[in-house]
Amino acid sequence: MDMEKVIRMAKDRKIDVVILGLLAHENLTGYDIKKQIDGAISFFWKGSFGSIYPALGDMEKQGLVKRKKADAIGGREKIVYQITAKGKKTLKAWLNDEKAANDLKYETLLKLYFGGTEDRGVTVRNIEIFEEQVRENLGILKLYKENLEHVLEQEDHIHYYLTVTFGIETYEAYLRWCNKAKKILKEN
Amino acid sequence: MDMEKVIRMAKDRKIDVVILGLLAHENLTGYDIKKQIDGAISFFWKGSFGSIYPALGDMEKQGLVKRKKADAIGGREKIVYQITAKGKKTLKAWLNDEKAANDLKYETLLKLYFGGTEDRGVTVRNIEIFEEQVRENLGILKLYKENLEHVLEQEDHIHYYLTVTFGIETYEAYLRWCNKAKKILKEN
DNA sequence: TGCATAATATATCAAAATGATATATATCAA
DNA sequence: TTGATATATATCATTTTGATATATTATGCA
Repeated sequence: MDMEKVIRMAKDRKIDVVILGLLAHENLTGYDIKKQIDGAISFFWKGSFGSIYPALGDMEKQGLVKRKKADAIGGREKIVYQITAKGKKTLKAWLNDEKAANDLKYETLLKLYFGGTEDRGVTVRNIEIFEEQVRENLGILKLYKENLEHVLEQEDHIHYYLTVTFGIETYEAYLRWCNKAKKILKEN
Repeated sequence: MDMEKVIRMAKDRKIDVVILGLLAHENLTGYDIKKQIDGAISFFWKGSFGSIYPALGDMEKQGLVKRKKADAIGGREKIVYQITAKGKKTLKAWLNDEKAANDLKYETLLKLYFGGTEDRGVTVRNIEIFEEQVRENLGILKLYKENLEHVLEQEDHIHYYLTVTFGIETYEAYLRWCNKAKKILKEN
């Protein structure tokens, strides 16, 4: 025990599985990965360049991803990554692991909870701001849903479709609550 | 510009306002603050000792909080913090700031989105695990709501009550989605 | 009465994530 | 041709997490 090097535990870095999940579908650069995260995924996950690039470097060393040969002729640097067999195994293990952390941080609710010291109008305003954000996002999700319903017969799209309906269902619940909350605050 | 020291910008540390919000109501130790965060607040915010204690130290230096004189006779160390006038001003400024970041990270949805490579049963199982968590939390929130309805006439409780109804509304939406999603996955 | 276990209480650390910034090239419209 | 925007990688300070260390006090139970 004392003379042996301690085997490094598997990182509990969530960005790794996000990257692996995306690369399982197609080869991507770090920049592409960021764009994907900021797209359809952004409704239930976030990720920044500051986590993506270091993760790609580490994962390459660990053999979870590898660089595709650059096919740009003399052009500027552009590193396209590809998932390896080991990477696929890691992704599979995560999907089959029953642990799943759903971490929700609603600054809006924090302001509501602590809003007792302020004027009632401040609280109502904060709810209205939230309502605007939700309405905007709901519109986008409904467009996604419409487009998806045309291609739903094709196997792969169901998983994407279900994350969209999750968003719609919860955002509509938010809006119902906003109305009730505003009413209670104004009446009381 | 070049000879002047740049004034340090206000920290964008969210734990600060959580602490101030709690201290605005009563004096607390770092440990008390953690207990409060793990209670009613836990449905929409998280916070660990590793952020609370350093924040309390910094905030004391900034004059946002101060130590109450220890009233324990010779006993063990126990630092009770109290909000200052400057702290109240900072809290007020935050409550009146329209910016509010609602950062949601659903690992469950991530697994759903990337679950296309796995067996359909794995995806259904992941939804069922989520469902169990939601059902449990919903039970707690409904108890909170019941208790609150008896004391709602008193001014202060409305803000707390509204965060509870927010939780109930969204958790019920989650459960409705779970049923739909499982149905679609089994039919298809 | 003694003893183990749980709760109280503060503090620190490595690892992870954020948000900003730096650097550089490529594209495109006015 | 020039200014703005998009593509692309990389790094940094700050914040947060989750774990661990260290003590003391309270409680159950045998």
